[in-house]
Amino acid sequence: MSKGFDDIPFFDEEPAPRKPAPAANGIAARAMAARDNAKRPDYLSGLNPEQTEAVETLEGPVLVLAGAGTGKTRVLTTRIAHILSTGRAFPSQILAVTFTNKAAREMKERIGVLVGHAVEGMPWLGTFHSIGVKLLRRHAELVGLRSDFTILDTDDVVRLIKQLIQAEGLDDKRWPAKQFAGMIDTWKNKGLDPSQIPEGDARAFANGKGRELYAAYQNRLLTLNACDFGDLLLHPIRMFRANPDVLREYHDKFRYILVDEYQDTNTAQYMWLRLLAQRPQGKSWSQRNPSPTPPHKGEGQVRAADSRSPSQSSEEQASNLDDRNAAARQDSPSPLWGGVGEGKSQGAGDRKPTVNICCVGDDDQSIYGWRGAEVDNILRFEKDFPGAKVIKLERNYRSTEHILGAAAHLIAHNEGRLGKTLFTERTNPDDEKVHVHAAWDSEEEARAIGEEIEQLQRQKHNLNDIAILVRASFQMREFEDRFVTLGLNYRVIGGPRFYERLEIRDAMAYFRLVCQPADDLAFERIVNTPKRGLGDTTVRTLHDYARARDIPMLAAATEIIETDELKPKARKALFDVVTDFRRWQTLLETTPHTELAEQILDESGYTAMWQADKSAEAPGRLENLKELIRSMEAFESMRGFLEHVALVMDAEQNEDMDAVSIMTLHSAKGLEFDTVFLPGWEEGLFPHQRALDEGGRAGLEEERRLAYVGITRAKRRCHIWFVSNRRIHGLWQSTMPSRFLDELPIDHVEVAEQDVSYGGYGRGGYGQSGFDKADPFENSYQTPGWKRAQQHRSEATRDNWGTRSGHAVERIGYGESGPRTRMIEGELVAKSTTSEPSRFNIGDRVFHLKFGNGNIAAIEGNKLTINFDRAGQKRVLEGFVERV
DNA sequence: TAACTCAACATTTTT
DNA sequence: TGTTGAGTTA
Repeated sequence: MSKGFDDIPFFDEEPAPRKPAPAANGIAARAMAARDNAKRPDYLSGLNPEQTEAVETLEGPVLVLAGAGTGKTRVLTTRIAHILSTGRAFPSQILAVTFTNKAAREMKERIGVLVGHAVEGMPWLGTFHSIGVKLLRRHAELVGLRSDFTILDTDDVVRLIKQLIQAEGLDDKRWPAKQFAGMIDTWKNKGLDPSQIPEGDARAFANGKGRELYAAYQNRLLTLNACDFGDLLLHPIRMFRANPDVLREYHDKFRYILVDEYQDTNTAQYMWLRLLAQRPQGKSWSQRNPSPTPPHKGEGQVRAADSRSPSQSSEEQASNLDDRNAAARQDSPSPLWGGVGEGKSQGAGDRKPTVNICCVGDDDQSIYGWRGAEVDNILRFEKDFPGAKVIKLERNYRSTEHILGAAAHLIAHNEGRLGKTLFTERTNPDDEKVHVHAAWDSEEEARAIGEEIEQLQRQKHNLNDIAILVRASFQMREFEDRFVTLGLNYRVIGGPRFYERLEIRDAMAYFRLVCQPADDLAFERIVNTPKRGLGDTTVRTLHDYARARDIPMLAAATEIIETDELKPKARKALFDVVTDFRRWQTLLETTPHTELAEQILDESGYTAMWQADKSAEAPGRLENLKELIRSMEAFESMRGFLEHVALVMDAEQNEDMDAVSIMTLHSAKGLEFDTVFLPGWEEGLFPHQRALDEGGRAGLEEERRLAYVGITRAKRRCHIWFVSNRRIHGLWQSTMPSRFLDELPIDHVEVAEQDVSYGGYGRGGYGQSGFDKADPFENSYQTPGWKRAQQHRSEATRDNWGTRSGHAVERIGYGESGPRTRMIEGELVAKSTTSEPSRFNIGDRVFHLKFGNGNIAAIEGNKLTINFDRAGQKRVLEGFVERV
C-alpha cells in the first residue's frame, strides 16, 4: 500500500501493454511464421526441463509443485501463452484463478508480453472472488439476487450483524458482532450454509441462536440485495448445484483451468473448482476424450497478433501428446488468427470438451490455514484427479546455496509434506551464510538492523532490495521509529487501506446509494452525515417502517415524508435527502461520473463538513476525497468503480521511491529481496504462542512454513535476529530464542559474534543466548508471558499512506485518523414496533404511539389521514397505527 | 453532542 | 502501552 498521496494508485488493472500487431499477412509475419515453424516458439526457450513439462502437459490434470523461487509464475503464464498460441483454446475458454488481484494483474501483463498482444480476450483470469462476481452478475436471479447486488465489506457486515443481534434482543457486548462475523466467515470458508453448520458451533454463540442468526443474516443480505465475500464463492456453488444446465454451460466453456497458489484454497474454493472441473460422467480424467469444439463465439475479442498458424501446432507437442490429442489439434480453433466475431454460443453440443486442470502450489508455503486454507487440498490432488501428473519444480533461481540449505533443513522438520528439496546450480564461495544475530532488546535490534542497512547503503545497495519481515505488525513500529531517526526511507506494506478510511467509506456510501437505492447500510451510514438532525429516533422509525414493509429505507423515507410521522424539522431534512438522491440518480445517466461524484459530495454538504472541521486530520481527509475522485477517472462508470473498490481493496505501491520494505511475513509471500532481515525469532513471538495454543502441532508447522517463506524471500543475504528482552504491552519480558533457530543447519549458518554494541546495550547482554548450549531450548515451549501478552498495534494508527521518509520527512496528512467518529448506525434497529396492520376502514378508531387515539378520516394507499383527539388531523403511515 | 473517563484488549489478512 | 469503544457528564 502506498505512501504519499502523489502516488496513490489508480486502481484498475492497467490496460495491458499494446504492441502493434504485425499485419497478419505481412512479410515480417511470414518470416515469423517460418521461423516458428522451424523451431520452438520463443516463449519456450529458457525453460528448464521440468518447467517445460509443466507447460507442455496440457491434457489431463496436472499438479505443479513449485518450490519457492522456481519459476512458478513463469510456468503458469507460459502455459497459458502456449495454450493460446497453439490454438487449443480461445482466451475466453481459459479459466485462470489467483488469490490476489496483484497476482491476477501480473499474470495478465506477463501473458501479454509472451503472446505479444493485449490479453483482452481473457475474461476469466482473475481472483476467485472477481470471477465469482462475474458469474453472479450473470445469474444473480438464480440465487435470489438482482444482478446489481452490492458487495459488502467486513465493516458493513459487522454493522449489519450488530443490528441483527440487537434485533434479537441479545446483548451485543456479550455477543460481539465482530466475533460472529468471524464465525460466519469460517463457516463460509468451509462452504457451510446455516443448515449445515455443526451443532456445537451453532450453540456456541448467542445463547444457542447461532444458526438462527446466521440464517437471519443470509436473509437480510438477500433483502438488501447484497453479498459478503464468502457469498461470492458460495452463491455460484449453490447456483451450479441447483442448475446443472448452467453448470454445463461452463463445463463446455472452460477448456483449461489453471489455479495459482493451490495450497491456499479453502474448502469453498475447492468445491467451486471441483464443480467446474469435474465432468458429470465421472470418468477419470485420462479417459476423457478431448475433442475440442469450436469455441463459443463472442467471448473474447481476440486480436490477430501472431501469424503463426495455430492449427499447425509446434512439433514438440506431438512428442508429448497422444493420438487423441493429435487429432484434437487438427480441428483446433485458431484464436490468434481468427478475428472471431461476437455472437451467442451455439451449443458445444454433444462433444464434450476436456477440461484440463492445472494447479500450481507449494505445500511448504501454506501459511493461511488460520484463514481456512486447506493444505489438504494440495496433498490430496492425485486422489481427486486420478491419473494426475505431478511435476516438481525444485530448481531454484533465486537464492544462494546457504539460504536454500538453511530453509530446507528447517522445513524438513515438518511432517506431512509432499517433500521437495530446492537446489541451485549457482554456487559461489563468496556467498554469505545465513546470519543469526542476538540483541539485548528490540530497540537494539532495530538499531543494529538500521546500522546494517546503512552499511549496505554505503555499499551502493538499493533500499528497494532490502526488506524487514516481521511476524506481527507491532514489531514494525520499532523499525519505523528508528528509520525516521536515521532518515532512512522505508515503506510499510500492508496495514490500513485507502478504502477503509472513514471519509472514503462515507463518500462511497453516497455513491453506493445513488447506484443502488436498496443499499440500506449505505443509507444508514450517511443519512445523518453530515449532521442533519436525523438522529437515532428518526432513523429507527424509518428502519422499523422499512423492515415492516420489506422495502429499502430510502424508499421508506420517500413514503414517510409524505406524512406527519416525523417532526417537521426531521421531515424537512429527510425530504431534502430524498430529493437529493432522486436528483443524483437521474444525473447518473447523463453526467460524467467523476463530475457527479464531486457534485454529490458538495451538494450533500459532506465536503463542507470537513472543511468546517478544525481538527488536524481534516485537510488530509479532504485530500483523500479528492484522490478518490481522481481515481474514479480510470473507470467508465460509477458502477464500475464501485465494483472495483469492493473487490480490490488494495492499492498500488509507489515503486519509484528507494525505500526499505517493512512488512509481515504473510504479506511477503511471493516477493523476493536481495537482503532480508528477519527479526523477532523468539519463542512466543515466532512461533507465535497463539498459533501453538490454538493450532497445536499443525500450528507449529504452519509457523515453521512461515519461517521457511521468510528465509526463501532472500536472494543473497538473510539475517535472522532474536532478542533477550522484548517489551510487550509496555512491560519488558525476557524471552527465549526461537526453536526454529535450532533447526537451522550449522553449516549454512553463521552466528554473529557480538557484532553489536551500542551505548552500553548489547554487550553480551543476551549471555550466550543459549544458542550454543547443549540443550538450550528444552523448555522453551511454555513462555507464559506471551500468552495474551502481545502488544497491540492498531492499524489505524500506522499511517501507511503518508510516507515518513527520513530526510525529507514528508509525513503526509493522510488521515492519521485520530479517534474515528463514532457510528451510530449500529444502534438503529432495536425492536420492531409494527404489528402487521390489516386493512383499515374510514371511521376506524385507531391508536398512534405519538399522536394517541383518533378516527380515520381518509385512506390513501398505505397512508392514513386521521383526526386525532388531541393532535388534530395528521397523515400517518398505516404501519404506525393499530386498531383500538 | 462533544469531551471526558474507564475498561478491555492486544497474530497473521485477501477478497 | 496505546488504542478502541462505551458510557457518563457538562
